[in-house]
Amino acid sequence: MKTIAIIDDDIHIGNMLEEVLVKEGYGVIRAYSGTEALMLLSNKTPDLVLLDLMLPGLSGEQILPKIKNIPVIVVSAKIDVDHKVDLLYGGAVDYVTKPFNTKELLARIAVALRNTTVQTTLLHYDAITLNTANYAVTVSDIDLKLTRTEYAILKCLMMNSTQAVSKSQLLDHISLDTPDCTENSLKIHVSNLRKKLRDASGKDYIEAVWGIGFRLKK
Amino acid sequence: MKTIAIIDDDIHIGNMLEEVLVKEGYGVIRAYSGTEALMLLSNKTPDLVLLDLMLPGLSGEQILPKIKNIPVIVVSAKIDVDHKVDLLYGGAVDYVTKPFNTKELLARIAVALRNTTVQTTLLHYDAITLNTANYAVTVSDIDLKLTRTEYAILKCLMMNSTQAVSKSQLLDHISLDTPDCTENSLKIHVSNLRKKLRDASGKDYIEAVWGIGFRLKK
DNA sequence: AAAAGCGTTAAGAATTCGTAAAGATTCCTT
DNA sequence: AAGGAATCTTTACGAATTCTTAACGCTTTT
Repeated sequence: MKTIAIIDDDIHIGNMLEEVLVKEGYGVIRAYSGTEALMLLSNKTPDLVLLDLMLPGLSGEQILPKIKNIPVIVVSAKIDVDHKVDLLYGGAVDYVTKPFNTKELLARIAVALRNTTVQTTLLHYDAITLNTANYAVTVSDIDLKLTRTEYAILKCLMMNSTQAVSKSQLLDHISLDTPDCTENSLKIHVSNLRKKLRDASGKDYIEAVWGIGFRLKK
Repeated sequence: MKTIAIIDDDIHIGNMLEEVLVKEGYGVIRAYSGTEALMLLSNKTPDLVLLDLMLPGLSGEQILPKIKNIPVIVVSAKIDVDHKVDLLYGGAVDYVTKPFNTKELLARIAVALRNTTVQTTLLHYDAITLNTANYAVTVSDIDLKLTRTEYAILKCLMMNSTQAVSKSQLLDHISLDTPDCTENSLKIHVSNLRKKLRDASGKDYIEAVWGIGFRLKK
């Protein structure tokens, strides 16, 4: 069963949302302030977050960048387009303005969840295993301790297995975590990742494709 | 570079969209009717489709289920919620109503493209195979190690197979990688590429067209 | 025959890559 | 609020690869 987090200080809207979602078959967890939301998300990992913007404590805008790897639909009364655009570029997958149509919100939730279920939870390449559910990476049964960025790079490479991944593609893919990452710092991350893989397996898994980017090699 | 297909019979909106998208750095391909759209998508595989609903020939609703593995954003003047919901459940990734705000549409396009991976496209010519996702080239099942520029030249020739490609065309095509490339250095790249192809296959694949440029030959 | 275009070789110039180390930033704990 | 740890970015430099320039012989056109 999919679980959805409702982060909204308005009790009435929250109750109404919960009722609708439960009726639709979702599990629901709730938070009523920004700080409570962060606390909730540090304990639970729902499949999707419905985020109101005007919250006591931390605002929705402040919370959004802290939510990693969970799709966030912003549900707000603010209709300013520039603001909306900022949030979409800032990581939100959708933006629904209040008052919203319930059917449409359900449809947009279904779309957002559709994209997550397509992603496989376990990726394999040679002796490398990457678990997207818990960020765990093992090489030859040895646990690897990777940073966020290294994890994102490896995941992107593994999703494209033997295909070359261009540097700009990699930068796009990890840009949510490290917005200032340049081609220059990318190669350092690759270098560090390479070293960790090599220390654990004895093999050099990452190959440079000159002028293009990187690729996993056998 | 990401390519976006605009499927809309309204010339003005289409032109406006194309201008905006090109300015944003996207490639654009277009179709003006439902039947034309299917034809276009059978040849080309863009990274995203902007789909209008009221089209001559096949309607957008009829086309949507035929589009596989490409995210579709419906752009329509229809504001009926039930209709919108149907399309979202029917595979659309988003639904934007006309008249739309350009910035918001661009943001929603960016969101839809955020999760896409590279798609493989294979070009064939005689015994040569070029994988555009991989940057890998094989001749008679022998892997070729090409430089960026050589790859770009071969790709340009293979995309135009039997046609002659002018030198200026080639220079334009590879100018992103090597901005200083002149006709003089182009012929060295062609020479090197020719040699690599010949060493692997025993055949000379590239033919000069006097005063014009180059062409693949059987 | 002269002029212009093509093909190849070789060498110096310019990029790109890999890594180390230091500075900057963020995150977490106290 | 302060300090420390982890992470990310910048800077730097040697090594590897690729690109451009220059030169010369050959081929085609005029």
